[in-house]
Amino acid sequence: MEKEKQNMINVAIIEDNNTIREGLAALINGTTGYSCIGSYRDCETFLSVLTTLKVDVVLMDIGLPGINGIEGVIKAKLIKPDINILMLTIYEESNVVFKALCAGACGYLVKKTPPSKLLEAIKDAFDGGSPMSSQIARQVITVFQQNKDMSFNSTEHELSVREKEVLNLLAEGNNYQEIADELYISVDTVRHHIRNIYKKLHVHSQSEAVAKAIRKGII
Amino acid sequence: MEKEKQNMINVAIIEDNNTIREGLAALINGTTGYSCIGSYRDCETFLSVLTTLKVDVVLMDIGLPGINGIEGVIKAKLIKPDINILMLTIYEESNVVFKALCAGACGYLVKKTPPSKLLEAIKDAFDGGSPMSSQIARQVITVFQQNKDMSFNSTEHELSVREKEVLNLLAEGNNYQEIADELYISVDTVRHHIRNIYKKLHVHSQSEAVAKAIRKGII
DNA sequence: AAAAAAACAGCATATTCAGGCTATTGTCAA
DNA sequence: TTGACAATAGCCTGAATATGCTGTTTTTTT
Repeated sequence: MEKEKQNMINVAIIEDNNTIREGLAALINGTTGYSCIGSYRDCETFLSVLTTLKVDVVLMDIGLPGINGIEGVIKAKLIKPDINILMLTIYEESNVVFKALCAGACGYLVKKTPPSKLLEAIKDAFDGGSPMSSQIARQVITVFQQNKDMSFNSTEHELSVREKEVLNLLAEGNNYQEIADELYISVDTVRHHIRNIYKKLHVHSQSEAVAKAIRKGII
Repeated sequence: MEKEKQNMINVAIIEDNNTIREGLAALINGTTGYSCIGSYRDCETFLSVLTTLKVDVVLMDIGLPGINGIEGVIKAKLIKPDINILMLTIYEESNVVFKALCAGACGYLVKKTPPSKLLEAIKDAFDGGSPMSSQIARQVITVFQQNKDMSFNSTEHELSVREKEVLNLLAEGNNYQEIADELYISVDTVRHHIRNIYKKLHVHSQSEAVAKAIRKGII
């Protein structure tokens, strides 16, 4: 373990296999511009020191004893929401990939990734990228394509801030009166906003409005 | 233009700039294992011959005269749904990226991509991958993370087929009577299903039910 | 300073909904 | 063959919604 350094990418490793962990640490410390400031054999230890850790990128194994990698991501994100975590695994199993990405991981690497690519991926993550193999990217894209229904083709994202607030409260199950109370406005104003939402989205009921808004990513 | 070849990746190019188009064609034809079987300066020409084209991967410029690249993807996908299309652009503009991916493109490259990476990306696409820079991947992942709300964690997909039908019709803006007519059942039965949906999803309004169902991926 | 857009407010009314209760089929597993 | 469950159907009532119209105040843009 070393102190964090300026002008370097500070990396932490969580990996239970000693050989792999030490190999990664050696690779990172042996490369100019990279510094391994911590390596842990389980999530518990890592999470307990995370608050005081000045880390840029975390390499996290998925198959860990105790708290597994995916739970680890969730907990780490709660402590430091902007942390960049790259998942390390042996297999590119789609279900696990999605879980990890939904949990908040920013990238996904297989362990057989060659050292040069690994270092590149760490830098990518540090620079705000999401390094992953194109195979994994395709899986993500596929789900992506299925989920969004032409969101970006529609030119009508033009709900005002207030209208979105109203729509969100509606989607949460509030009625007009409850929305009015929440926003400190009258029921009639809520009615007014909903009328405008209907016009803009070309719908005629709450359900249709909520469905369209969610599918378009408006709320 | 050449004939399609066995044991080769057959590539088509749609790009209006002569220099770039010819450069790409030369690169592809000059590389073992790759063959450029068509290059077009606009989508119209490409689309008119697509049915008879034996093509593995298409490189499509986004900024084209006439039918632009994104519309081109949509039309091409209608003709050949399984076609692999890589978008080519100058800038990684997030809005355009999403439009292209939603339209059905499988990858996204910037024009300044070095030849070796470009050839690698074509092979990736051919092998079922989605080549893209890690910067673009991050943008996709971000939307992905925002959209799914723990879809993969929820175990409660327990709506019956009929209930899902009702919920879908609700999300499309139908009222009880219209749903009844659509499903050839009485309004009271629709009411009954909706009651059960509310119970199962722990909600108390159409909007809340629709919102929850969509976010959980039930409908 | 004038025009445009967004947010606010009100009222009236026909339609629709939520949730209370009951009851008949058909199917599948215990 | 009893029990559990899904799907069907019915009725009632107070509450909520959709949509028609007319306004004012604030903020932003021109």
